[in-house]
Amino acid sequence: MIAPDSGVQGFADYLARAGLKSTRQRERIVRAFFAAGRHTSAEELYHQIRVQEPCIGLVTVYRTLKLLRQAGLATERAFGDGYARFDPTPADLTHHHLICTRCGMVQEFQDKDLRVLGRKVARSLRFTITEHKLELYGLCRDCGRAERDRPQSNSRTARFGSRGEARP
Amino acid sequence: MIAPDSGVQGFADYLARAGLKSTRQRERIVRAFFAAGRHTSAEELYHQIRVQEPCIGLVTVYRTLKLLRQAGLATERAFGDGYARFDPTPADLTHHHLICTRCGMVQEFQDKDLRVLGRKVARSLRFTITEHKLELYGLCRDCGRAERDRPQSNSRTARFGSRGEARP
DNA sequence: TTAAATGCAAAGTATTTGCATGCGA
DNA sequence: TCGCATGCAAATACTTTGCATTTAA
Repeated sequence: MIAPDSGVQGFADYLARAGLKSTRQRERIVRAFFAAGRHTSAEELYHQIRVQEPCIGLVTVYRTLKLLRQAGLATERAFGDGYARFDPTPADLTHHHLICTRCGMVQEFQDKDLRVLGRKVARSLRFTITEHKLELYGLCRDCGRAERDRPQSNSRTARFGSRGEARP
Repeated sequence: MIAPDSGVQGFADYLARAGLKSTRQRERIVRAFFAAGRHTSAEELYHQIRVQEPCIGLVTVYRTLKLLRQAGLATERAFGDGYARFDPTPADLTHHHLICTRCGMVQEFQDKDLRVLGRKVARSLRFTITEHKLELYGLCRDCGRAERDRPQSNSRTARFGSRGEARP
């Protein structure tokens, strides 16, 4: 995981290197992004910042997130609920997710062996990896139990149905 | 990989079980879906079918893909180009991707060790897996070589920029 | 017969762009 | 000063929904 301050600093460096300007809005957005940490959508970020900074546009949030991607500091993810989510790019590039298709819970995990294997596969296929995304979909512990008690319902239909239903 | 016919049959079974109707359109769409095989978008499917069946609506393609998802026969994916892609759900649920962020190429791979590890992780976290998605982003062999010859360009910006640019 | 399916048009929704204005270097 | 950044509104583009009509069971 990236330390918030090093992320903010890294973005400042990127702007300077690219000849772009450092603005109050960008600083707020980037700070909020690294503080929020995980699976943040543009809209969520926007509302968080609005509390302290009412005069900010959703557009600017989108544009800043795009810059963060270009700087290599943010990774875009799609969990299937219609929103793009952004994570600070972790230093070791291993940042995986278990996503419950019933309640929408997203749990992170890391696994060293998995990372090693991913590298092995990439090497054998002559692929230079810049990002990993391992997403395991299924039922979390609680939902798995609930489902076993009520086996006639169809767990697969919970997700992907209408947009945004599974937001935390 | 699912055999096309068994997929078509499986969908027919699903419709019967759910008390839904089997129509000419649904049969065409499902057949085309299992024949196309991989990473198919609704639009692609729609245009393929239109050649033989001009009187079909894109809406019906979307609705049928939704049914396929509910039947557990299709898996939705998002590679970051703005389109939802659909794959026949493979029997062993291991169906991974290497995605080149420069030319947009998508290469599949399977790895037995990876599958075993994924299961191990899920078990230790009490998670019941229904789908895997491992996506490795980076540079394919050719683009990696090209990038090494021209190191000043930024490979990260190639993808995710505007929508649809990386369609095959 | 009857409930479900279709297709068109229209709406919805996340994201991007055009443009006049604002502001950092 | 000068050019990048901002924010609003409008435009995009993928996907879904309303509704009248058609069709499978």
